[in-house]
Amino acid sequence: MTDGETMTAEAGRDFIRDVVHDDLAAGRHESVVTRFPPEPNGYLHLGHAKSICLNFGVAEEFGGRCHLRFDDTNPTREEQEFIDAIQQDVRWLGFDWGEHLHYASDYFEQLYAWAQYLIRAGKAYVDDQSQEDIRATRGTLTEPGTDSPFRNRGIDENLDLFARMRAGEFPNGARVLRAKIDMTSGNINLRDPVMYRILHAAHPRTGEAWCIYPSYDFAHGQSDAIEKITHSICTLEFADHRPLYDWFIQSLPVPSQPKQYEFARLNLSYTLLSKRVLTGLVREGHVAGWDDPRMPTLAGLRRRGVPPEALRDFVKRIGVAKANSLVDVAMLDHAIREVLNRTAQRRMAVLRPLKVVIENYPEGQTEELEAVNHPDDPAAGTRRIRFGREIYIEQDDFMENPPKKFFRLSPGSEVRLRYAYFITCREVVKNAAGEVIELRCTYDPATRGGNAPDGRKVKATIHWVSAADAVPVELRLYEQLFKDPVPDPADFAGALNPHSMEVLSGALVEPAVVESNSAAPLQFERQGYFSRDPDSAPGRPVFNRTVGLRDTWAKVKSN
RNA sequence: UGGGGCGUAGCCAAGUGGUAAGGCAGCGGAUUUUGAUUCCGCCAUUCCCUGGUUCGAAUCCAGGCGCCCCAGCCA
Repeated sequence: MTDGETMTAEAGRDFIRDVVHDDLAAGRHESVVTRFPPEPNGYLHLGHAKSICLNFGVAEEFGGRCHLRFDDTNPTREEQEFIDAIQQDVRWLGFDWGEHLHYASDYFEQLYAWAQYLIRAGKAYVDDQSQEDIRATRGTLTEPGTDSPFRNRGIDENLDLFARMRAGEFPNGARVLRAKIDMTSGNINLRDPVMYRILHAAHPRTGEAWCIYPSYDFAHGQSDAIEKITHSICTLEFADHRPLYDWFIQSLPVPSQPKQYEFARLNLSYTLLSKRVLTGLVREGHVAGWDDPRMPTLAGLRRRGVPPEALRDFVKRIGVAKANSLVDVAMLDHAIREVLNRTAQRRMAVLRPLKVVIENYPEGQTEELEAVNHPDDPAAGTRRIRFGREIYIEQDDFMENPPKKFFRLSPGSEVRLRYAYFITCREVVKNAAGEVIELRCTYDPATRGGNAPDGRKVKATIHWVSAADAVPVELRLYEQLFKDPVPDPADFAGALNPHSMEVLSGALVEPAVVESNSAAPLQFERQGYFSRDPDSAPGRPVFNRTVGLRDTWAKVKSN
């Protein structure tokens, strides 16, 4: 997006873009610079997708740039695996940070110097109180806090103590560096917030170089300033931190003056987008890993076959605002289905095979029929599929005693086998238990390709697979992980409560057969959109279902 | 009388003094070699409530009500 008109047209889609547009128009910034700042303590999920699309999207639309910055200020929870996975997921989503891959840990030395600057300015002090005492003197939501007895310690003593903290003289928790602001503030973040704490822990990037680490509040805004971020976009719960963010920026000789803006985080029905909970699911083995297809992580969605384009479209659809909201998963499904419907090639598959013998089709004979790969896209080409005397159809496509509106196969009825012939059910074969195990049918040779020369119509077209050529596969129909529309994270305090989850380990439907095991994503007609699971063995392909077709004929069954 | 944020349809969400966009879901109907897709139509006399200002209010003012976030040496 380079010309001003387009830029103006794009602007105004949400309040963040309005702000950026106005700032640029008023000349407050030459260009916009945003950042996506994940802490590498887990995998990215749908909530992050919203933030990524916002930050990178705004930069793209207004001709600016967006940095990827790891907020790695707490070594006790961060891992290299997450740093790698996050980069992979952001790229997969379709965004590029170019040269701007940064880490808050890159700025540790500068942050330390700025902490000393605040001490010299009389705006920070080392507090010897225990964690409990600090909590006790912070006050409550309705009562002011009280000053620490160490609050008015001399500058030299503070400088010395802070240097010794860095030198490793004290154990974890012995002392902290605090900003000297206002213990009576109505905003708890301003009651002398902790700037540095002692943490004798190895950091994935700085190793053992440090044993004191800056808090989020002391690191984030200054990192933004160092990177010349113009618009620091975060979620609503940080709104209370903005006065502190501004306080540091104004109190320090930082190279730029970033501003923070907040938007509401994403909530999705039947889905928990909480890193803490997702981490628990992985750690406690309720799922196979961060990329389990049931996980709302980008890695899980990718493995399920969700195209990144669908996620970007989803984010565009839900908008950006400040009201707490709960987006219906139907919205996500719609976005996915839309892309898949447009792009996925079609193949026929049978989940619960019912054998059909076409009695008047010569034994031993086969023929090839032509099938289109995509009904609306001729460029997708065609393929040859083999037809023979024995085929499989879906068990659900036959009913011995059909209700009123059932159009598919039943005794005496005629249907079209897609791309093949009209067939009529002549006989139902049952086993000793009375279950239908085979259908004897006849076909009309004149209807090759699916059209009757005499113009007679048929009310349904069903799919089928040649028994001789069927490729056995596993079609995994994953259900949603949570059965409650709004799962309560409280159920996951400590140990996870399995009663809040559908304990579906990937319901396997066997023996499923398809006409081909081509690469995914594919739409298996009548069965939904499936994608080839990257983990599946060559001999027995596994397909994960992404989004089901709307089960419209289910109504017929229940009525 | 702690601070901050937010209330527009079942769910998202535009709108910022001129008479309620759009999408999802739902419901009708047409087309259909996927009961899919596609296509057409319907779906807020009213914007949390109550007053006020105004020719005119979802938008401005006053007062209520409701929901969310904050008392980590997490981010």
